[in-house]
Amino acid sequence: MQSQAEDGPQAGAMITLTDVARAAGVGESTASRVLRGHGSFSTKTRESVLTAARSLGYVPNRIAGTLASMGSKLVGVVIPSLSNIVFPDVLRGANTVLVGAGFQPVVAVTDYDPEREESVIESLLSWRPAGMMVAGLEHTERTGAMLRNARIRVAELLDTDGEGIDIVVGFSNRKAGRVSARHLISRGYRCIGYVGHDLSLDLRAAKRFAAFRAALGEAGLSVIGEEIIPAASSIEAGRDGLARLLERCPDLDAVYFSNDDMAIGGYFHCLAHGITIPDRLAIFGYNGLDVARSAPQPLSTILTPRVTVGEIGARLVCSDGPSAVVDIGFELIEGATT
Amino acid sequence: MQSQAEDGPQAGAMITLTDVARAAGVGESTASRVLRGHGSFSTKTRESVLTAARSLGYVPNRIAGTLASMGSKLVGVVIPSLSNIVFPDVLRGANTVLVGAGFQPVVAVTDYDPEREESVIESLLSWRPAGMMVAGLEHTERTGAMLRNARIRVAELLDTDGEGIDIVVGFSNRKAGRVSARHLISRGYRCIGYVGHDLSLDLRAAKRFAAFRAALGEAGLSVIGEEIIPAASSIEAGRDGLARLLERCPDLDAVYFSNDDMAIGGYFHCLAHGITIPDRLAIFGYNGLDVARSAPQPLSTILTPRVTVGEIGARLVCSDGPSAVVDIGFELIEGATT
DNA sequence: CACGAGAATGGCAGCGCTGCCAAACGAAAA
DNA sequence: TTTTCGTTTGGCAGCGCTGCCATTCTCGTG
Repeated sequence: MQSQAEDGPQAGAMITLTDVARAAGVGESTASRVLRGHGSFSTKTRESVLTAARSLGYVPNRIAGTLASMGSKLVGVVIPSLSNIVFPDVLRGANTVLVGAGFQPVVAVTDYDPEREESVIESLLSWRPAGMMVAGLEHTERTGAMLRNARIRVAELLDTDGEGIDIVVGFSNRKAGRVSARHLISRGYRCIGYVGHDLSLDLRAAKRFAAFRAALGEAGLSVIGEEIIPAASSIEAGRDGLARLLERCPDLDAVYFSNDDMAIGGYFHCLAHGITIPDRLAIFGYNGLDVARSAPQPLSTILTPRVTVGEIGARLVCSDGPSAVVDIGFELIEGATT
Repeated sequence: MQSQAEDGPQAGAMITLTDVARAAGVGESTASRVLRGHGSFSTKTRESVLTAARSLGYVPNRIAGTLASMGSKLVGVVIPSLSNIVFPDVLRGANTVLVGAGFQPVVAVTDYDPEREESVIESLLSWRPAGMMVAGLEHTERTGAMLRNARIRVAELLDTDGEGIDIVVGFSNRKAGRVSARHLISRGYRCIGYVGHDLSLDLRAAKRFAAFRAALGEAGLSVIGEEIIPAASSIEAGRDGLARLLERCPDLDAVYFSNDDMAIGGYFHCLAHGITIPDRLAIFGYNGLDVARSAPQPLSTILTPRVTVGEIGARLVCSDGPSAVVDIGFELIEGATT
């Protein structure tokens, strides 16, 4: 059709807007308007630009576009880990909303390390994102300063126990710990233990445990034995942890786990060793993972609305409303293990 | 210290390289060189630039940098889903290597939809990434064309059964299916069933099942019953699927599942209904998830090196070597369920 | 048929940074 | 002291696109 003096598709340098405009016989700004559906142009112009773009295999350069318009469509998403399904869940919720609003998530992983979070956020910020979503409220001083000075929307997720920068979406981990303790108490358990993973890094798990312990205290009880695995949470860690704890404290009648991965590990230990649940031992977790809900005996746990947190966080990051704290709560699931 | 006529940190417009250069009393190119550690400059210059940058709270603008240098440090990562831990695992491997090499992953999710993959890749390409990592070898024609014409490294992951564009890193799903079948046969099972999820979208699972079936055929056997859940794989789906299949085919002595999620569901069904494993029924999965390995009876399954696939894929995408197909194989795990 | 309002369009100056090149600077060699 | 050569440095032209503004084109109106 258009026999321009092109040297074939995909030869030479990358096709630019200028190429498309020339091929369509219009100015660049016109081509730009058509391609973005912005401003006004005639149907005829529209067709010729679109045709030219298609036949040249034009791929717009958003780097240039972003620089020129001074507003990127990127949103940074900072999560501690990809190993625990919890964070991909949040990411999934965020992704759905962000993509729907024309944004592109850029993820970064901190491995639960505040220093790493700092450097990762610094590097993300250099892409001049339109917004930033971060897990948790605790950051280094410099991270907080960078986030505050970036003049973009910042959403902090999964925790409401503390001061936020702009938008906070989540639930109270302290309340979760307290509710868990009260549940065990109300079920009549008195010899309660704890199996957890490395809490120095997972601050939210630490908050839960602290509140759990406090709530036991209010009832005149205490954690009679605890086993902390100095590593990330995992099913295996939960299994080993419970095994070790039971050796030390054979009288336990209930165990609170730092999360469902750990709890499922504990559950597996019991299955493997013929420990009757919940009669001989009760198990309580946190997160409400699929595996916990589908187990032969559904795990008693706290269901955290992770996907929703991602969704709401993303929605607010894309909005231009005022700063806000959104506590969307959690749900206690009375399974068959307590 | 430097009492420039700045109007305070973070006032007015964003701090640019020009601001830093002026504050440090050097030219922009010098400031640029110092900040990137590129080229040569005196120690004295270095100090003053760094000090100025720090005290002004300068955040480099990579958008501009990328445009100017015509080479981005972004790598697109396209995965079908975030719900199945398999893909976050791949992403994790890729992330580690990419970040280590100074790249920033930009993830996009296709929901197993080729059309969506096409649009998602188109949009990713407009960020002019340095490379692209995609799950699977099957794409729409246009997707293939875009990828081929982008003149960037492209890695296709998790499958080696087919033609790749540039770099292919994974293992043979067909071989996995075949090996699984032979394993069951060698263990003496003869009444073999299948429980799977929606295969029209998950092409790799479809390849495994096809090969599995073919291998049974070579041994004069066949799948005597199959149950396909018209949805994504999940523990619950596996549970329900096995329940339904056993109702229809009570004589089954072994079941091949489309993956470990499904298989764990099946395992839970057996536990809940007192079906003895593996005597009454054998179970075989695919992936080698943590939950499968830590179960009271470790699941017999195929361990896929997902993290490694991400790592090697990322390494090759960052390299400038020739196109290559890297089959890193898989491992058959003889668990306690066969 | 002329006139004005609005639609359609093109030109061009940046966005903030990097890469290239020439200039300035030193220190060592002659 | 002068010449030479490597080290530092600054100037400036873009990268590809968008936003602004001036211009041209179209009609409906008087």
